[in-house]
Amino acid sequence: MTTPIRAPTWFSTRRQLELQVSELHKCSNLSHLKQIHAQIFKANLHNDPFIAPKLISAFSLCHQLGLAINVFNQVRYPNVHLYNSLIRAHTQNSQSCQAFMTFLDMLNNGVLPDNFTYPFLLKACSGPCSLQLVQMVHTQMIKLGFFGDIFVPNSLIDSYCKCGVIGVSSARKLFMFMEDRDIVSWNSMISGLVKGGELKDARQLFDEMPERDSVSWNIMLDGYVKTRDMDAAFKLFERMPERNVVSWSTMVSGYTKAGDLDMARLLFDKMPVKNLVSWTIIISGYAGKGFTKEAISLYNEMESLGLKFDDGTIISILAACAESGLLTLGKRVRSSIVATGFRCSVAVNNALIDMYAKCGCAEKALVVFQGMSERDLVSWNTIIQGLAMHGDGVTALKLYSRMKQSGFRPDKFTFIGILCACTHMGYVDKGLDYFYSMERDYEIVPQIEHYGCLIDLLGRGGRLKEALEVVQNMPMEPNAVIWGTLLGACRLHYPVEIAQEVLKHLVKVDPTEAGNFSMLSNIYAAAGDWGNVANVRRTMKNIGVQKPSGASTLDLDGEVHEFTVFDNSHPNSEGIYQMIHLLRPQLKESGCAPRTKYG
DNA sequence: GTAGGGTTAG
Repeated sequence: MTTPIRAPTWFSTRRQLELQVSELHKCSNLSHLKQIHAQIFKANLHNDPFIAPKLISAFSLCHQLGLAINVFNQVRYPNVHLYNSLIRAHTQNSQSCQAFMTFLDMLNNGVLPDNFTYPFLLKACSGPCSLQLVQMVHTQMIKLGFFGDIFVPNSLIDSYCKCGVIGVSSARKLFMFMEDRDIVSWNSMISGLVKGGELKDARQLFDEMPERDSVSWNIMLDGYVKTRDMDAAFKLFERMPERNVVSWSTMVSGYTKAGDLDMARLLFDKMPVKNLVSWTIIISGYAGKGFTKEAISLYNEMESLGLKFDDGTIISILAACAESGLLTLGKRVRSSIVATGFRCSVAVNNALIDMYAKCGCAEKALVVFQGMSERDLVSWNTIIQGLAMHGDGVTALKLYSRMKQSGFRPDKFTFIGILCACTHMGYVDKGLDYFYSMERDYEIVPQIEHYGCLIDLLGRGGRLKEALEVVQNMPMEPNAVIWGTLLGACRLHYPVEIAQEVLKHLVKVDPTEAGNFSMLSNIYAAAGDWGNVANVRRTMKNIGVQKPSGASTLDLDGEVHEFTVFDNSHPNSEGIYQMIHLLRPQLKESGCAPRTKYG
C-alpha cells in the first residue's frame, strides 16, 4: 500500500483560495468575496500573479471597480495577466479611457501585450465617439509590430465598425490589407457595413466570400430586415443552404417590425425549432401593435411549455406593452414575475416603471420605483418622465432633487423629463432656468428634442413669439415635430399670423400629413382668403394626400376596441353613441368642449 | 461575427 503524497500546506491553501475565487465571481456575492480577499491577504498571496487577476475579475463582476484597482495596486511587479484583468475590469465598467490608460501604463512598464490584451481593450474602445481611442490602439499595435492571432485584427475591425461611418471606412482599409482572413474577418466586415447602412457593399462582399457559414447568411438577412426590405430578405432566406433558429427569428422579427403580423405568425408556426428569443419576438410583435389577445394567448402558451423567461423576454414584452398601452398583458407579465419569484434586475424594474407609466398607472410606477433596492440613472429618468407625462410635475421635480442628492448626475434624458414637467405645470421661467442649466452646469449641449421641449414650454405658456424666435434661432434645422409642437401651441392660443407661418413650413417638412393641409386651409377660410384655400386644396390634390381618419383604441379587460369618426362598426355601437350623448353635457360642464377651430 | 431588451420633444 502506498502512502498518499501530501501536498505542502501552502499549496492546499493556495489551491483552495484559487478555487474559491474562481467560484465566487459566478455568484457575485460581495461579502463572501471580501472574506476570501481577507484570507488571501492574511496568507500574503494578494500579490500572487495568478491569484490577483482572479480577484480583480471577481471584484469587477461585482461592480467593485475601486476594490479591483486596489488589488492591482498592491502587486509590485504586475505581469501581462494582471494588466489584462484590470483592462477587462475597466471595460466591464464602461471606463474606456481608463482601460486605455492602463494599456499605456503597461507599455511604459515594459510589459508587452498578448493575444488577450487587445480584444479586451478594443471592446472598451468601441462605443459611440470612441473612434480616437480605437485609432490610438491601432497606432500602438503598428508601433509594436504585434497583431497576434487572427482574432486581434478581427476585433480591430469589429471595434472600428462600431465607431460610425469613419470607423467603417477605416475597418475597410484594414480588411483590404489583411494578409490572412478567416470567415470571422469577412463576417465582421459585412456586419459593419450592414450596421453602417451600406447594404450594397455588404452584399458585394457577401457574394465575394470564399465560403459562408450560417452567421454570414444571417448577417446579410438582418441587413435586408433592418432596411425593411422584406422581399429581398425573403429571397435570400429561400436561397439559404440551411436555416437555423436565428435565421427564422430574424425573418419573424422583420415581419413584425414591418407590421405584417400574419406573415410573421405564418413563419413562426413553421419554425422547426423555437427558443426563448423566438417566442419573445412574436409576443412583443403582437403586443407592440396592440394585439392583446394574440399576445396573451402566446404568452400563456410559452409558459405552459415550461420555457423559463429571462430579462430579455420580460423587458421586450413590457416595452411592447408600453408602446401600445397594453396594461392587461403588462399585468399578466408582472403576475408571472411574482409567481415565479423572478429576481428583477434594475433593467426589468425600469421596464416595469415605464410600462405602468405609459399605460396610465403613474401611482403603480411610483410604487415599483420606491420598492427598488438598487436604482440607476435610467430608473430616475423613467420615473421623472412618467410622472411629468401624467401632470404630476411637482413630484417629478422633487424626485429630480432627490436624484441629485443621491449622487446621480443628470443627463440629456433627465432634462427632457424635467422640461416636460415644467410645461405641464406651467412653470415657464423655472423651465427656462433648467434649460440654461443644462449646458452651464452639466455640459450637456441641448439637442433638437430639448429645443422641442423648450418650444412646447413657451408655446403652451402663451409666449408664442418667443417660441417662434427659438425655432428661428436654434442651431439646427427645425423638423416636422418642432413645427408640430408650435402648431399645438397655436391651437391653444389662436395667433393667426404665427399659425399661418407654422403651417406653411409644416406642409413642406411633412407633406404626407394631411391634417396639416386641412388646418392651413381652415385658417385661410377663417380669414376669408378663398384664393389660398383653393391653392391648398389644389396642392393636396397634386401631391395626392388624403385625410386618413384618426382612431382611438381602448384596452378593456384584454380586448382592444378601435374607434374612428362616425364609426358604427362596433357590435355595441348604438349603446356607445347613446352614452356619448348622455355624457356630452357633463363633458361640456367640466371644460371638455370639442374644439373645431383650426381643424 | 448573427435574432428579442429599460429612459428622448408634438
